[in-house]
Amino acid sequence: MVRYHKQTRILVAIDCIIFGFDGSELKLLLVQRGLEHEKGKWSLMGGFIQKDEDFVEGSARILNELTGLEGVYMEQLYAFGDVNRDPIERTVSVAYFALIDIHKYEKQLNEDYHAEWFPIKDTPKLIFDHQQMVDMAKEKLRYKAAFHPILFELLPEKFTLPQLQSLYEGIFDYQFDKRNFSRKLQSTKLLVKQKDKDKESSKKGAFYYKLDKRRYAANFHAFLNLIPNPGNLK
Amino acid sequence: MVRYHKQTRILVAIDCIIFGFDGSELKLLLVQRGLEHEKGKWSLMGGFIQKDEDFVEGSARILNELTGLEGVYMEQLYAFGDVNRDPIERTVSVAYFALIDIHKYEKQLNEDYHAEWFPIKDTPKLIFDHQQMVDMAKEKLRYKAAFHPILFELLPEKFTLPQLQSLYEGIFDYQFDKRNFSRKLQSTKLLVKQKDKDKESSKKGAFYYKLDKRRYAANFHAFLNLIPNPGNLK
DNA sequence: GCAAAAGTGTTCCTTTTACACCCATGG
DNA sequence: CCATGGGTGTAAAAGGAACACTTTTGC
Repeated sequence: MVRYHKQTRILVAIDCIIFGFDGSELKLLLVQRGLEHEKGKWSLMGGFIQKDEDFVEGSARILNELTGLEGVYMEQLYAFGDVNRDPIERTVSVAYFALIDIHKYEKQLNEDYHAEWFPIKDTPKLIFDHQQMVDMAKEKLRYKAAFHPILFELLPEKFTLPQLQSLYEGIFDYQFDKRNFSRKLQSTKLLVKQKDKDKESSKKGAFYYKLDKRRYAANFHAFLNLIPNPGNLK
Repeated sequence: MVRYHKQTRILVAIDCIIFGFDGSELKLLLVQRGLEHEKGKWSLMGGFIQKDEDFVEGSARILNELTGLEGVYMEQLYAFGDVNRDPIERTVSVAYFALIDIHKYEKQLNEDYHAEWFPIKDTPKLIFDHQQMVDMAKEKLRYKAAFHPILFELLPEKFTLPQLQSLYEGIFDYQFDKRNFSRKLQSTKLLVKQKDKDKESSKKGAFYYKLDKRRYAANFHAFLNLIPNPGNLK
């Protein structure tokens, strides 16, 4: 087989930044590293890309190993290539972020993987450049969520407006006016009001909504103004 | 030295999508491939990442080899990892896009590299997945240019409003109203009107403008509404 | 003096914001 | 009956879009 000569071949890893929302705050799924070096330290879920595996397959495999989930929203974040980012051996990492409905992740894989959800604002020290990856993922999530209806990926099938609003508020770290928020989200026509209410979090109860799946698919890339004063973003 | 065992090491390349603007249309810089396979076919400028080189150094090196330029705007676009994207040997490619003032690129390196500018709407067939890279870069450029003052990187130090407008019109493939365009761009406060005019392209002449560099640096990440109807973007 | 491109103002409409009260219910 | 959180409307302001005429000057 013909090959390129005299070129350096490098390990290529995939690391996954896995976000979840528990109904009140944004969380990050971390694992305790099993590999020899830095064993026991907290890290993102990752692994080396295999011989016959592309990035989509690789990231899905890694997510599935940890959570058992399939068909989850994943998006490439960035490729990290600093020469010494892994002190053992040079490794390029392609980072993906995933948004999952935290309630679908019920498996007790903690035993196998020592995985744990951490509030995004209170995460342990991470190995290598993983904190940088998390920071970049948070920023990208904010940016994207400001204009695209992406955060629904974090919610269960049925959700209430107050839940949706606390999700946005958690991510943008800002309190929105509930009248304006409701009007804005309703105007996307993505929400279908249900007949039943969530009575968990209040006496009056809040109506459930579902996504209009057709419209959602059509508008996923559409450009909506979902938060006030987007001019303050970067 | 400790290493990870039994893992696949892969070639990692960097490919550069180099955009330029000649005053009337957007162009792409391509080279004729020098490597054995597909020799003579048009391709993006690229190369393998070196042993002690990170992505920033690598992309700058590659751009510099082709154009002689330094200090150019470059941004990581995406990492491409399909197993068979390079038929010779599996190669992961990290694509960067660059925006350059076409007039600064005066070197006749065509002899060395067989490089040539092509109108973005009329490019030759490219090797591997390079067309996909170009398409993605165009889309990202559009998206970014709609909200961030990024296109100035394509212009010379002094430019006129009509030039700026044709740049935007070329990229968005749409005619803007010059009154609204002028007002919108002026309202960014990024432009400093000069006393002299460009008399090349009209009898009356159009005033030159320069960037307010302080404000530009401060607003580079700021969020501006630079084009009409951004809701049509994706 | 005319053709060609530059430059500039106003009006209308849509969108965004700020803001406060009533409703339903469980205890 | 009252405390708690859910739900809704309006008015004022700002921003965006549509639109046409005057200016300059080289030929």
